[in-house]
Order: sequence, then C-alpha cells, then structure tokens
Amino acid sequence: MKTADRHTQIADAAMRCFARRGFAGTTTRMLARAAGVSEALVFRHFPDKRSLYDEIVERKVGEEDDGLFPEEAAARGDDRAVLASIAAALVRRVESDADFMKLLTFSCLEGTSLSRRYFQARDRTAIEFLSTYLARRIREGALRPVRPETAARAFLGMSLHHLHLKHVLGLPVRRRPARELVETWVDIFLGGMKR
Amino acid sequence: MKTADRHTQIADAAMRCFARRGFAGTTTRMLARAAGVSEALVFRHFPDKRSLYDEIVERKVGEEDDGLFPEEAAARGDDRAVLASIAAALVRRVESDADFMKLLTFSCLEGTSLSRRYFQARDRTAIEFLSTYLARRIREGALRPVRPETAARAFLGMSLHHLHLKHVLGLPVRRRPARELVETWVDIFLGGMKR
DNA sequence: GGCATGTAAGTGAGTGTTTACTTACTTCAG
DNA sequence: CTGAAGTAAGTAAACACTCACTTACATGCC
Repeated sequence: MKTADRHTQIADAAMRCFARRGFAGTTTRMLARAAGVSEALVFRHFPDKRSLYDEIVERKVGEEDDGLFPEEAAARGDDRAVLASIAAALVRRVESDADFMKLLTFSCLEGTSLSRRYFQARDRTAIEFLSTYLARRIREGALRPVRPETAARAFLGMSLHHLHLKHVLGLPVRRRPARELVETWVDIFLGGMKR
Repeated sequence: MKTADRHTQIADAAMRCFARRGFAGTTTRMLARAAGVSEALVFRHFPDKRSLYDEIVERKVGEEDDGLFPEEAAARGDDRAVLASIAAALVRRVESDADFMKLLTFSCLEGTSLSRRYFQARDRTAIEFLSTYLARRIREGALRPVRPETAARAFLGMSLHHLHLKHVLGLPVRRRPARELVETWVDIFLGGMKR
C-alpha cells in the first residue's frame, strides 16, 4: 500500500477510535487494530499518539461547509433563507461527521489547544456572520432591537443543542425530518425577532 | 478524620479530577493527590476507580433543583413565568455545578450507562414538563400549533447551548447578566410561539 | 492517674499488567 | 540489489490495585 493511502487510512480509523473513547481512553493497540496494521506501523506514520490526534483535528480545521455563510440571501435581506441555510448547514455538518464532532467535544473537555483553534476558526466565524447580519437587520428596523450576539447564539443553540444531544451524546431524541425541524426553529426565531 | 467525612472529601476531590480529565485521563495517583491522602486510602474507601466514579454520578441523580418545574406558574398559564423559571433554573444549575456538568458530558461521550440514567432522570423530565405545558397551551389556542417536543427542545437549546459553551467547554462567550439572557430567550421564544 | 488493649485511620513499598514507543528483523516490488 | 512497507518481540515507565505495617486514640481496668 502507498504511504499516503495508509496514512489517511490510519487517521480515519483513529478518528473513529478517539471519537468513541477520547484521547486518554484510546490505546495505541486499539488504533492499530482498528486500522488493521501493527502498532509499529502506526508509529512509522506518526511520531507519536498525540501527533496523530492533532493531525486529525488540524485536517478538519481547513474544511469548509456550504451554506454556513449564505452571503447572497443575506444581501437580499431574506431572513428566512439566511436562517434556514445556516441551520440546514449545521444539520448536514453534524450528521455527516458525527464522529469528528464527538472527538472535538472530547478535545475541548480534555482542554487540548487544538480544539480552541477549531472553534475559533469555525464556530466563531459562524456566530459572527449571523450576529453581523442580525445587527444590520435590526438597524434597518426589520427586526426587534435585541443584542445581536445573544440572539445569534440563541438561534444556533436551538439547532446545535438538538444535534448535540442526538449525534454527539447519543441520547434518545424523538426523530423528526430535518426539514421540519429547521422550519420550526426558523419560525420560532423569526416570529420572536420580527417587530 | 471520620470515615464518612473522608469518604465525601475523596469523592469531592475526585469529581474535580474527573471533570478536568475524564475517567480514563485521571489516574488513581491524581485522585489521591487531589484528596491529600495516599492511594491506598482511596481504595480503602472505594473498591475500585470505577465505583468511585459511579458513586459521584449516583449521588447527583438524586439531587433536585428548584424552579425546573414551575407548577404554579404553569397552572396559572403564565407562559413568561414558566419559561423564565426554567431558564433561570438551568443557569443556576450549570453555573453552580460546572464540574459535574463536565463530568457528565465526559461520561456520556465515554458511554457509561450511568450518564444515561442521569439524563433519563433529569433532562427527560424537564423536557417532558415543558412540552406537556406547551401542548396544553397550544390546545387552549394561546400558542401557535407547533410540535410541542420540538419547541420545548428549541427553548432549552437556547439556554443550554450557551451554558454548555461557556461552562462545560470553557469557550469564550461574551458575558451578559443572566437575567438579561433569560429575558432575551423568553422574548424570542414567546414572540415566536404566540399566535 | 497510669497503662494495657482493641480498633479504626492511614500509609510506603510493593504486585502484576498495560501502556506508549523502539529495535532489529523480514518481505517483496522495481 | 535496493529501498520502502511491514512486523514480532521487545523496553521502560505508568497503571490500578494490594499487603504488611504503623500510628492515633478511645475504652476499661487497676
């Protein structure tokens, strides 16, 4: 097998392990088993356990997801479209990458510096985009005067709390189609924000 | 020192350790150091590391918090009071017990059965109380027809997401007085739920 | 009071096992 | 033949947990 392929294969398997048991809870033996190779090979590809872990996070920081920054809907002032796009993007991201979200939560709890980097890079920009948009719409008189940051967090919270319970913590949440959920969140939020 | 005192003292110190590093990330040596005793004494009080961990969770399952089930405001149909009481109770709980909330999140991620028990006992009842209340108010025509469970989760999500970021994950969140936050959440939610 | 005695509180120095990581070796395609 | 891909068999340290032992002190007896 080519070096690069094996490298990513090990990293992929490792992500699943770390997501399930956390950094401290995962042994290098588990990592090797999950990737179907010997422990020695894992250490040929990564200098140590921590580097492997860090590389997984690092790789994800770069990824982008569509819909999280709906610039054109924002330019049009289409509140409904902006919010629905963001919420749908969050659902997509968490559902398609539940393992990484778990790993990330572990990482935050364990206090790794990389998790902070990730949140700075992604969560932060999402909240800033939305609160900037809301601030403008409030200035335009289209929405009630509320602290934009608080309101933005409140909206993201509706989606993220649900997604967190379901996909990260794996707790039983009544199943509803994503489209219906997004619609409900947007309806409630916009209803509460309109003048 | 009396047995019972030392027992709780070790458990208290252990909670701080487990909250900071998780179960797997905490060594019995750390537990002993944190409690200021020898490792041997820890094992005199608890049969093993897991039992110590479990006992901490078990102890908390029993605790109750005021305001999470505002029965009388609910009976009056005072939506604002019901929601504000619940949100304030959540803020109080998470702020006063951030360590345990971290431990609990770790526990869920690590897949311990006890964390499920906790959520069944507490989160579940909170969501049920609120969604039952909302269902009634919708039936009475006071609120828009929305799935009560989805709406209830959405409301709790606004508070819990914020609290989770700030106190559990320890991420930088702009500081606002709790009272102001609660008011904003209630305003947005009720505005969006009113007919 | 003085002093033996029983017991609960507490620990230093281990136990065997598991851990992260290494070394010395084999295999095999080009 | 060479070099890259791969591993079996280690190593030292750290791990959860135990054991044999030492206090500290209350109690009862003279």
